Amino acid sequence: MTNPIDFFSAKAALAVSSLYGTQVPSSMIQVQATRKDFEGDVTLVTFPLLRTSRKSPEVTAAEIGDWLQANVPEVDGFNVVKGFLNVSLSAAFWNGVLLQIASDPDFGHLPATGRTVMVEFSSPNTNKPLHLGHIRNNLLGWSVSKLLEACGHRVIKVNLVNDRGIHICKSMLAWLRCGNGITPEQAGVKGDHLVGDFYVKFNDLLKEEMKPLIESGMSEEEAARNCPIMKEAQSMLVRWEQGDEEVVALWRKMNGWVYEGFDQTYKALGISFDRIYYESQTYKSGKEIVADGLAKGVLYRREDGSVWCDMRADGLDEKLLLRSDGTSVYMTQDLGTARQRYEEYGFDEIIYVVGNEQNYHFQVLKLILGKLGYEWSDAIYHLSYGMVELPEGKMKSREGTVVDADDLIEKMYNTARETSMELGKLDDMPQDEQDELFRMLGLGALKYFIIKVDPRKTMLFDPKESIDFNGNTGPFIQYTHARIRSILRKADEAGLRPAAGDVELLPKEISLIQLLSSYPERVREAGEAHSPAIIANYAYDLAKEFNQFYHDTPILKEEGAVRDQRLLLARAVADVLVRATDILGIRLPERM
RNA sequence: GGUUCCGUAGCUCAGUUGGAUAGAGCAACAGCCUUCUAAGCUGUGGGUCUCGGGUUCGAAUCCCGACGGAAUCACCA
Repeated sequence: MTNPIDFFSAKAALAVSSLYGTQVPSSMIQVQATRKDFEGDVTLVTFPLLRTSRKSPEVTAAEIGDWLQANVPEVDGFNVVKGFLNVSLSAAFWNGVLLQIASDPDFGHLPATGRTVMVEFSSPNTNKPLHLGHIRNNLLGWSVSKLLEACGHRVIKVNLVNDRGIHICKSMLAWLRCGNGITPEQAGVKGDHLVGDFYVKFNDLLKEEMKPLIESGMSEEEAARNCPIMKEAQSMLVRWEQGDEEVVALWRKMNGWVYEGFDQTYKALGISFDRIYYESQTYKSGKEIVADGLAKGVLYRREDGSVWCDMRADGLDEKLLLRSDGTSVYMTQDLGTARQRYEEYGFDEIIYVVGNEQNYHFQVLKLILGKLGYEWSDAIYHLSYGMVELPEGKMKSREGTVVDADDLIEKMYNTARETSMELGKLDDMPQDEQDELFRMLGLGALKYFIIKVDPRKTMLFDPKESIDFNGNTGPFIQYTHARIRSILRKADEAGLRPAAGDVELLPKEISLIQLLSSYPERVREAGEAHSPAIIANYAYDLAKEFNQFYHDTPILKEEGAVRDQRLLLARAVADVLVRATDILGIRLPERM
């Protein structure tokens, strides 16, 4: 694969060694795409070479330029601005690059590495429906998985469902008290929403019971702890852990409702998993690891029987790993599941897609595993993403500001439909195809909006302003693709075929080819940075560049080899857009 | 208080290994549809890259220090 940057770097290195008689380290050959406001395609920065050339930046640049022009047939010309050598490459060269891109069925898919990467994401609680925060998590987890596949790794997507604990008991209890046996079908709502409603109901009941206690002088905390309903929830958890048939049956039933609801949401988002773990099956694990750590002297036991890890030497605090009653905590379980997963899959990397509120947790997890002698603790990577905030701050369920995932998806669908109806381009499209399209567009807008932002940063979502469909958006990219497909359809009907030719190229065509050629490198970068945002921004840049080209350059009205070449270019752009957006989980329509 | 992360246009965001005059979108204003889809294209205005030092040919980018914001430091998960 001829990458223009690599190609030029190699030639520049040749020029330097032949002009100045010494090999220079590759880090000194600094090559980049030429900035828009200058003439040329690729640029060599000469400053690092001055020590070797022992001449001024301008003279060095001119000498190298002369040498390249004389010795490299692909070099058409050059100019020197300050210490920057701007070189134009020949049309023949760019035609060749385009041909390579267009005829590579795996373009942008990096060679297999043989590495196995596990990605854990989603990991919901079963007492509430999914909200906007989960959407960011799910989209990130999915797109990072796709990204790493494109980087040549074997990827295993896993979900760890938090299906046990006091929270689910609260929903169960409220359902028993005021549910009258209602099911999701009877209520006409998704199962996860129904269970979530009873979780809210529990808190209402709790508040009522707390009122008299607080009035009698108890602190809020005390009151909450001493409410009959809270005690009942706690005893329910104990009965669950003892395997009480009645409680377990109810737990099964209500979690089943939740899973049906989650499955719908996952399906709507277009995501899936290779393996689902349940905390109910893993929460006791990790105890052997703790015992092992005690034996090795890495952990220690206090008088009350609780087990701790002292990390003060590492700048952290002490961490509890077993309660005084011998039960495990979150961390214990995560130690256990990590080891179980390593034994099952032997991953080279494990990526936890979890919010940045848990930075400390993963720092500790990695450190403890390292102390315990598991050399694969280095394989742990916490993909720590920022919260989604509203204009007034964090989403709060108590204030009812939580943006529900299903509602949002539905809203995006509606906006897509309204926009399409106003434009009225789809009158001849069958109803079911329209429906499919609106879903594609609404989701495209939502996904792009979320993924284009650097994962680490907290991002803002304003529910009052719906997500845009114009400008730097998913639908913009989808629209660009639809237009290209439309041209290609028309060409096909006319019996025309995209084909490479030996033709002159417009500056815009060269910059498009150059942008296309940089795609594999962007995939590699994005993979290393664990950042699908890089791919999202690339897709936008490419679409933007094509739209500018397309606006004032005729394709079908052109003739002969130039037309066929432009068709090839257009098709290559469409193909790369499909590849890039596939990583983001965004689908592109044939028309819109 | 300790640790981690963030601070770029009115708003939302790009700008990763230091490179030329810091870019998009939205919002505002002015244009472009008898011509391959106007969900598009073009133009105008908008910046002390939070502030102050340092490193060097060169800093939004690296280092130090302030200031501002977020998260976290539980026998919760």
